[in-house]
Amino acid sequence: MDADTTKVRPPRSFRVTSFDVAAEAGVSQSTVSRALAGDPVVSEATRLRVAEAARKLNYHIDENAARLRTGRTGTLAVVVICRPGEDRKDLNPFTFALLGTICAAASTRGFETLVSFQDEPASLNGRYEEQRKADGLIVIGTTENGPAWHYYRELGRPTAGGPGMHWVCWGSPFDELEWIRSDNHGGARLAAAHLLSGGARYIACIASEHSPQRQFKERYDGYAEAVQEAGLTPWLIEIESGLPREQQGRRAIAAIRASGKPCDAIFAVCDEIALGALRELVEGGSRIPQDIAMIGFDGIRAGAQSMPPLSSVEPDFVAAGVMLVEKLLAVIAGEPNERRRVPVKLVPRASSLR
Amino acid sequence: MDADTTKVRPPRSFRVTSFDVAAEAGVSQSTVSRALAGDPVVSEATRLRVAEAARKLNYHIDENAARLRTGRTGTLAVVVICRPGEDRKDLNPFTFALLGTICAAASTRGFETLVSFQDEPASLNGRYEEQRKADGLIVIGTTENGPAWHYYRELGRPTAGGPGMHWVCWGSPFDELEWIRSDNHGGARLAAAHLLSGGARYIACIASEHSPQRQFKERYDGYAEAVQEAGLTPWLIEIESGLPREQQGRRAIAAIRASGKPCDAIFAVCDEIALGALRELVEGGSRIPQDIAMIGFDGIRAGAQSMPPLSSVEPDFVAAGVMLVEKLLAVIAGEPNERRRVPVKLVPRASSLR
DNA sequence: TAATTATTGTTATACCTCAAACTTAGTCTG
DNA sequence: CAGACTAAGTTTGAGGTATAACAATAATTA
Repeated sequence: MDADTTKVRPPRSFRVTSFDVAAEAGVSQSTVSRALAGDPVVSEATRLRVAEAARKLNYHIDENAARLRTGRTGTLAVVVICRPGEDRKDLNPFTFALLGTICAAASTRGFETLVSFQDEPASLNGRYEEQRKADGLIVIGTTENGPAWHYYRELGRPTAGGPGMHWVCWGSPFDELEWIRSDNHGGARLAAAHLLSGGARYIACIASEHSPQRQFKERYDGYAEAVQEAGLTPWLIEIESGLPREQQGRRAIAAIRASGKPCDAIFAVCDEIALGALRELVEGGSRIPQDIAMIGFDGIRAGAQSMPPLSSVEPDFVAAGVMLVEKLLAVIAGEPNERRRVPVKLVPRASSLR
Repeated sequence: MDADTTKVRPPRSFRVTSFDVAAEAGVSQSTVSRALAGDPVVSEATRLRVAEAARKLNYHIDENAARLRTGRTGTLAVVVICRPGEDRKDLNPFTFALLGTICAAASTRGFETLVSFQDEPASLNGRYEEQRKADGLIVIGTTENGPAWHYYRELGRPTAGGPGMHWVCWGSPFDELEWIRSDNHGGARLAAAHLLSGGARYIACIASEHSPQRQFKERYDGYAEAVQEAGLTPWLIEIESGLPREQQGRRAIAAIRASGKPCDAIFAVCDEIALGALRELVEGGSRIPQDIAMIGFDGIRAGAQSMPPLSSVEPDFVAAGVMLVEKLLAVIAGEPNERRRVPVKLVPRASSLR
């Protein structure tokens, strides 16, 4: 009964510790630690005895003690960069979808995910790695918040207190960072080819060559390439910056109308812009897709629910989450990881099928 | 130069610790801890000297050590309950919006947020509080995953290793839990009154009296009350369980048509159902709102982007996040907190304005 | 059989902080 | 001026784990 092995912990605390398990199993605390960690140095018999004792006492490891000891947190932080002042509920659904798959991927790899939203660069100053709250950072969200991105670029550099923070990002405005993006070029080619195969000859592209959102430029380039290969001329409708996406779509339609040029199809480089454009067109009496075929990019859920449902180029969200997590873990481990492009697929819906 | 105060830390580690700051500031480590924590027992002069030393050395507290010492984590965990097998990117946008405001509210109160998605009850077994990863739990997401909710109900009970886990939830299927919900009754009355004031006489309500989603029942009751007060008869279209929301909306329209009864307005107790119904109606040639006025509930972003834009009863998402966090902190502190109902507002859009 | 090597544990300590208990010096009161 | 109190620090000791270094036993080899 009286299993007095070595060094008995004073009975001050109410919490079940590895010492209690050790006493119960008749081994030392260190053996308990090793047994539960799966160290091959402990025999199978001992491991079983320890596991049984732990179960019986309802023992759970104290993560904080383990973290203090090892310096590893088993946690990844996801930072969602928002437009300044933007309501947290109004984020692009694409971002939320990505957040969901990142959490799932991290969980699969045994990591927790700490989530925070940020518009002011300073609000995270020295929070995560310097305080040892996370092993690394995944940055996603709008690329239009310049100051926030500059802040993170600086974080990549080594700091006084130790190595620089480890982090990766989605669709960064800076090429030198560790980023992952959709296969924008290929996806845009798919979209353009789809519209062409539907018989369209005058295809406008609502995009931007100058936005910090570099993915838009990549998509425009893919579109332009496909259109030129078909012997047609690319037609860029530049996005007006600073407006909500929906408004950007509406304004683009106004620009197309004002141009007086014929238009029988539109590729918008982002679904939310496409939805704004779609509504403007429908309200103006255009028939979709008979008069104008439309396709967007991003595969957000609302696209499938619009009237008519919006065709889109949809990135593999699950792959995106996995790739971000794997790249971050590679960066932390100092290993190479060259995967940068998330595969996309064409999702044709009523807005482009004639 | 040689600031040998007391008990010098062996120079093994590369990390800047409070001992280093103490040496730099010429005080003891314990004074550093107190100064940085704002303990009024340290003089203003000392506090400034310590702050300066910390800044100079780029010192950041090691949260893990603090956690181990205090037992507090400064972290709240948000668990999003999903339908089994549901893709993490396909969650109800309402849930994502709520997640966003919870994170923001927690951050304001100085807490980090750990986010995880869950469909299998067992997947979180003993994870958060027993391992000391979070001080408490906020459970949100679908109420249709029965097993997951049962699991959490059990967690409320005290456990062998200590007190039970602290947690609160959004829209629970069990009345005895610490829940927060929208003002469903009041909001539904607003919706019904709005349709009535538009001249509607035959108002159907797509809802459920039996779903584990109790909010639906509350909304139906509010609607029924308002309709009866106007001298009319409530008309319930029961939601078919097990289908995606969009389909549920479409099937409800089919049911209305099959009934052969006149219908000039519809209140759907959830926006995603309303959007499905709306599309079914439009595709069937109905003019909205001229033939049938429509309104939903939840205020999701896609509603504003539909054709025509969907009227809705929108809960105050920001308030919801704040209330959940505050209630959880109250539960942890053992204090009373009676606030349960999130205020809602009517957002009339084209789908109901004639 | 003696020497060597696996095998399986154990002891001791570091990780870094917070906070109770204690010290010292200065101030006030009756 | 003794006694009591305040202000401002300091000493000390957990908090629970992982792991380097050491020890003991069993198995293998020369």
